Amino acid sequence: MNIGEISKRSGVPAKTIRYYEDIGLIKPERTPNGYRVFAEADLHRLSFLGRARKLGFSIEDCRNLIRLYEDETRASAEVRELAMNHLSRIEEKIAQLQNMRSSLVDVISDCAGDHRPDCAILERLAGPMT
Amino acid sequence: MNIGEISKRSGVPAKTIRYYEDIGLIKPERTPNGYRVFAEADLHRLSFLGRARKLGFSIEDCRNLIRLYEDETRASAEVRELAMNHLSRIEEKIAQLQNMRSSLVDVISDCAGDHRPDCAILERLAGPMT
DNA sequence: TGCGCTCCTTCCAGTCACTGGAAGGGTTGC
DNA sequence: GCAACCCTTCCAGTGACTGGAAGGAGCGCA
Repeated sequence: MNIGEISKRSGVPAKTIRYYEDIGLIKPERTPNGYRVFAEADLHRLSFLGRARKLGFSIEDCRNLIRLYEDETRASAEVRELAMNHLSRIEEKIAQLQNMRSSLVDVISDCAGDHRPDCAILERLAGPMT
Repeated sequence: MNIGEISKRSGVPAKTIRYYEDIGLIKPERTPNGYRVFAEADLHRLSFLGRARKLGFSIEDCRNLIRLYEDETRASAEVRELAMNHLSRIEEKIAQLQNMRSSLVDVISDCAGDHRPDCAILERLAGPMT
């Protein structure tokens, strides 16, 4: 199967697949004319990658996840720890964004939002923050 | 005041200030020896930028906010709209992250996390997602 | 006057995970 | 024989910095 087909079947864009080859995440064969040839195992791998990326795992995490997936002697604790670390990073981000959100809501609620130039948002940005 | 001092007083790193000059957000004077010289107005501007960035506004947003701030004839509605757009982008991000979070929590809860190799996390990544 | 210390300058490269586009060659079907 | 579509590589850009190298400027002290 060549790149167009595996892209369709895995849902991973061809550009991204080439990039993944570049950084060593997949290693397709080549035909004599230089086209990449993918096996079923590559499809499986790409789908795995796609799902991990959708869960927000970094490329480095994905590399480790694949390594663990292919290591028959792995301890599930190691996978779990990786996932837990990722989870806490996500929770941190959520908390940051929620802080931003509440400051924003706060600031916006003070602004009339009409044709006049007085604007509490700009004043809050200009002056000291609460 | 030179870059070290304004950096300390505004809380914006010197590197970042140089970058802001590069992209035209501030335009300090220069002494004959090439050192940047900042006025009180620059300090004000940098503090404004720092606060806007802390609220997650993009550089492009910041550019617009400053333009509006300095435009005496602005309508506060325009500022409000900019802020509201930013707010909805943030809320979208929060929602995305919360989706990730719940999928992750879900996946993690199925994994024993012990010395054995069976791992529900890897299985979920390998197989079809729920 | 020389020395060390800190501050300043510019420029280049790297981050992260792609994505867009150009230029060119291969394959397929009519 | 040619159009339509697939594939290739390579380069550049994204956002907002950040790190580091190489070198000049200023200042206090012996």
